[in-house]
Amino acid sequence: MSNTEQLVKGNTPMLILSLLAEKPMHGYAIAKEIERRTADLLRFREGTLYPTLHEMEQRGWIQGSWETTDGGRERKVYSITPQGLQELQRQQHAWQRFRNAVEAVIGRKPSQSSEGGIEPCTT
Amino acid sequence: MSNTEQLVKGNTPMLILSLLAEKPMHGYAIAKEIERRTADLLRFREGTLYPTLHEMEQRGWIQGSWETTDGGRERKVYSITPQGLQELQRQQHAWQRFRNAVEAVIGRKPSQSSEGGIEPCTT
DNA sequence: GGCTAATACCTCGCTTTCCGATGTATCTGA
DNA sequence: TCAGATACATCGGAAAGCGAGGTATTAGCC
Repeated sequence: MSNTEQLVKGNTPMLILSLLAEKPMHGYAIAKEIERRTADLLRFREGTLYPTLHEMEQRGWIQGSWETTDGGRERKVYSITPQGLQELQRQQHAWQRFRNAVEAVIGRKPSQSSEGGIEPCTT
Repeated sequence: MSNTEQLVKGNTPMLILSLLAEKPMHGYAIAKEIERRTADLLRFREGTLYPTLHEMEQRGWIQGSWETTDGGRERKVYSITPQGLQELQRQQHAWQRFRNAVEAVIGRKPSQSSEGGIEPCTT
């Protein structure tokens, strides 16, 4: 299967990588930040989030280290690795290609011209 | 589960509805048209396409009728129904919300750097 | 006539993905 | 003391997608 198709369902890692590219975060904070930025539209359930984080660490995209807060609570803070940054770029390009492909089919022109976009052939 | 999450994986119907909103088509032609418009980036496999068409017909979004070509080959031509048109609108709105949500997370506008910019912590 | 490739439909069963449910443990504020 | 938030984790079932297989016709080639 091509990567692009995989993207459709597998964009959880891309979103996580995007956040970690800004600053290191722990799992719970990642979930909350996603909800905050998308006004609860996107949401990472725990059953998805933690297994995904583990897999991403296995792949070498992120690196986790246990820390203890002042309160004494333990948490695992993840940082993005150089490979993770590379992967992020790759996935973001794939996302753009996918988005453009969808919009080529549904025939919707990118009204926000902030990214000098595809010139739709207006019929 | 909210509709928006479902969209990620379930956008096959939206793409089909979009094409049928333009003109009636049969299954094989739908698959070819998707490939053409997206330069082979998106592709409907037969194992996905036909079951999806059947389900959409069941739901009343599309309506199929058997036709015979000059050559004598039979094919089932689908048209979009009024309910299908409504559903298309609903799904396209959901797609836009989803797209905006993703881009709110991955921060595709490099102009606004939230906290001192996207500075990858090189370990 | 025999062969391949394209057109055109269909279903079965496997794999992958996702997530609800559940469990553990700590801290905070009422 | 007790509810609710924080914070981690796993398991098993459900759903989506698709490869593989099947049927049948037409077109082009030698």
